[in-house]
Amino acid sequence: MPATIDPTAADGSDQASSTADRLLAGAADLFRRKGYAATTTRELSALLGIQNASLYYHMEKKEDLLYKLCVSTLDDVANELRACIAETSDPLEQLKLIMFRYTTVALRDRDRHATMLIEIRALSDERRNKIVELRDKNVAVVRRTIAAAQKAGQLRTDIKPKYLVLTMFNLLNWSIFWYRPDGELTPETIAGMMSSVFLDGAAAEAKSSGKKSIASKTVRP
Amino acid sequence: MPATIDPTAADGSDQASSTADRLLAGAADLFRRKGYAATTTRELSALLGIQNASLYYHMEKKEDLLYKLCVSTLDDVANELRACIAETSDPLEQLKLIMFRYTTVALRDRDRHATMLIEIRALSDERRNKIVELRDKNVAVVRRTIAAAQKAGQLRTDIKPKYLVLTMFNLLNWSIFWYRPDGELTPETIAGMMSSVFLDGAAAEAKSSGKKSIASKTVRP
DNA sequence: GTCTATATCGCGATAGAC
DNA sequence: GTCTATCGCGATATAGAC
Repeated sequence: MPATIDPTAADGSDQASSTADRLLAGAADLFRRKGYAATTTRELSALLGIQNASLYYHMEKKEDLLYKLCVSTLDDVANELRACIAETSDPLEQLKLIMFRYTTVALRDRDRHATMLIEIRALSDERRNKIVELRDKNVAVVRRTIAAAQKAGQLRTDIKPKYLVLTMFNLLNWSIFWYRPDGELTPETIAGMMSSVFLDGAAAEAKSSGKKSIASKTVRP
Repeated sequence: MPATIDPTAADGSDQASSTADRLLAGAADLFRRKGYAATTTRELSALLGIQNASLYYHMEKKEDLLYKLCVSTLDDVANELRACIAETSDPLEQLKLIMFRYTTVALRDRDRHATMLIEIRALSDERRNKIVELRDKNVAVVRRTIAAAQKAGQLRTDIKPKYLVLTMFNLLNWSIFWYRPDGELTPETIAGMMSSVFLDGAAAEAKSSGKKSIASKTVRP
């Protein structure tokens, strides 16, 4: 682990990222590892290799960093969802895309996603409400896709979309907290596994069942 | 919400719980709602209706509370798992019991379980290692049950037990963070839903499949 | 845009009476 | 076992030079 955040852009280009960008990336890193409240602005400035006071040129207060991280993360998810739905008109295919891309994106960017998921409580009432609203909008998009897939006879209908969407996010979100980039599971493998279990379940195939071949064909787009 | 913790025992008896017990319950409550680092000992003493200094008769430091909470929670889980496995010799039935009881117990006691799950990082290295060890032991028990169910032809074998157990806990654990006791879903309903999706999946039944009737019979023991 | 220096506050924890 | 009183530190944030 480097003592300071590498100023080189993550996309491999040699263009150095701005201090503002490095600040957000460093904050996400520390907030995920130590938690928002336990992370000090001193640690953050040390990670960036600047003085503590210099942080306050880029922000008004520590909470601003958390808020910005949450907003940008949820915006990214919203865009990802839009792209998935635009890609095909088949609801089940949309849902498979959503599960795959949401998982891989969230695992690749786990600092921001993990922080957004559990540090919402640290925000002021007003800001927290805004974030919850953004999050709920994203969930609603997936819920509607699930409802459409039910109507098309592609998903079981004994569980309401409202609850099926919770089940799906259970499966995807907790991965963000145990995933390790240096572990043996890649984001793609995890995404495929969760999608497969969500659609087909973990029980052994009944002899004459054609279910698995129907549901699992394109879990990995 | 009461301003102070009710000194009456939770089991309905009129026996007042000890200050030590109320301290742990209050700590779990605040730690889940605000996070460990963001919870002050002053808030805690106010919740109990005693002076801040009085806390230190019952503990050496704040971290002791977190550690005790984690240990007791994981011990409870270990006992629950043992009971589930003792109840039947059929691996799939054991697994269904485990999913049902783990979920209902964790949701009923979400203060302690949620705290244990995400505040482990706040512990000292030594204590954190101990907690992780306890947690891993519990996971290993479930992993072995899953392996046995695979051997018995009851669970799909294309995913290793090591990973199937992660999938199962994904499904169960994230519920702890969105469950609300005053919501419309009961712990039992959530447990049943998660068990059903874990075993059978969310995809619509293929016409001739007998899978669901095999796997779902006793999801709610 | 970053620096040195510092204000101000609230935190965890302790001392010692009762 | 709980109290009053307080210590000492480290936290966020600010002032003003460069």
